[in-house]
Amino acid sequence: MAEHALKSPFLREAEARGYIFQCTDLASLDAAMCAGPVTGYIGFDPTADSLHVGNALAIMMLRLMQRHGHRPIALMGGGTAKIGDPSFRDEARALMSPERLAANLVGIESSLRQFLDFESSNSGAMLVNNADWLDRLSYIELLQDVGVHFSISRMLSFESVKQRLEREQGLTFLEFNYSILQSYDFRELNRRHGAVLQMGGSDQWGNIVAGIDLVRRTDARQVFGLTTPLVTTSSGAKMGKSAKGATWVNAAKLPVFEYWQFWRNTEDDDVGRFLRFFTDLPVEECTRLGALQGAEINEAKKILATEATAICHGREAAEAAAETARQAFETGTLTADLPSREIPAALLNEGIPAFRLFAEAGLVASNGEARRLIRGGGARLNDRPISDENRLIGTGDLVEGALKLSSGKKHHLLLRPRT
RNA sequence: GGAGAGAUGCCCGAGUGGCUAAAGGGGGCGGACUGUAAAUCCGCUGGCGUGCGCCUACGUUGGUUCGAAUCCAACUCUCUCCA
Repeated sequence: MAEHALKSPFLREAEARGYIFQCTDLASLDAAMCAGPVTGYIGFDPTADSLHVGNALAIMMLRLMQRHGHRPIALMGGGTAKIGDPSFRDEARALMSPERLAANLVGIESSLRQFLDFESSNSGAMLVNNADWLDRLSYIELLQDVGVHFSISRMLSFESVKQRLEREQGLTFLEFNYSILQSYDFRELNRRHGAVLQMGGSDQWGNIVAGIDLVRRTDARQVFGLTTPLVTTSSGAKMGKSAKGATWVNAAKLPVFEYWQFWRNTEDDDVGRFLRFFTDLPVEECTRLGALQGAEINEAKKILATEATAICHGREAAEAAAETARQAFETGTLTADLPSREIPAALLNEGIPAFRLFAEAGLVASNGEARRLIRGGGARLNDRPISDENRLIGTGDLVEGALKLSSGKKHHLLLRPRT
């Protein structure tokens, strides 16, 4: 990206942190942001009932806007979720039921509220749902109003759909319309709330510029697009997505301790970059911490974990998670703050085979998996390896009123009997 | 509407009548080594009781056969080309 000697504090910091991948007109946007508060938005698809760390960079963008006195809008795609964005996807998403969608919207909203302040009037941050306008669109009107401005050949030329076609996976007309609706969103937010900037991941470039074109053609206004880079780990994996599941930001789906652990386990080479991306620490400090070598970088990882967790779950919860981790890993002590779960006291009174207890606790998915874990030497009870998968565990094994079960070195769970 | 190709376990991908719970790879989990990292190496990787089994599984439903992921029929869906 060419250097424009950016003047606006927001863009200067965004650039320093590496948030900017592409921008439609950086110089003009810079000028607009110097002239006064700018309203910008990012859309979030309610494909699950919580956001995950893959959405974190987008959230950080909105927060940064808020910190610099601009107005962020978080748009929930309650309407577009009924279509499904085909961008860079191999195949169409399965459509979700209305109940599921409603539940997801509730979860996404609570995710967003963890990061952004939508209440205080001075910031003016807003949370909106595009179902509010998309749901009542009339087909013919939409085609005449918006459809005429879209060129099929142009749409086909976008990399985001080209790949799909080249892979011979097909693209239905339903999905093909996603871009049109997202463009409509931009225009709507511009008209309703004066939004002049749409941000998003680099995979959204095509959808974003389509919206910019629409606003220019129908309303003769210049609006802007800005994308963030795709965050991958140094070893090339998409961040925060494992087969086991995404790293969720809602505590109901992922305990704060686990969230903290996710960041604590960042690869060495990613520490500096992730500090800049996912914390509010000054850029110079991030760079300094990321440059630490060898075992020293572990201290930087702890800072990263606590800072990133504080933004999501609050300072207090983050500090508690840090302390829990310190005790669990550095002193090997059992602490009350590990993720915990209750089991019927009757199970312990009678005594329960070890493999069954692990499955019951949810630490493994099945009895068979529990047996394999124990046979593989990865299961521990109160920090001591379990050698016999059928060993009976009862009330005599309680330590301070709880059982500490461990799967491997990193997954711990406290089980408390419930009478 | 016509012609052709295809649908396999979390994913990719072999397998074309029994030796197939199904090669290989990826991913995941566990172990070793370390620094709660990466890389590397080793083991495991459908469920239930367990070392002898039972159940479920190769798009769906039927059929042929002692026996089918493998053969036949119909159906569903996807892709390619044609109209």
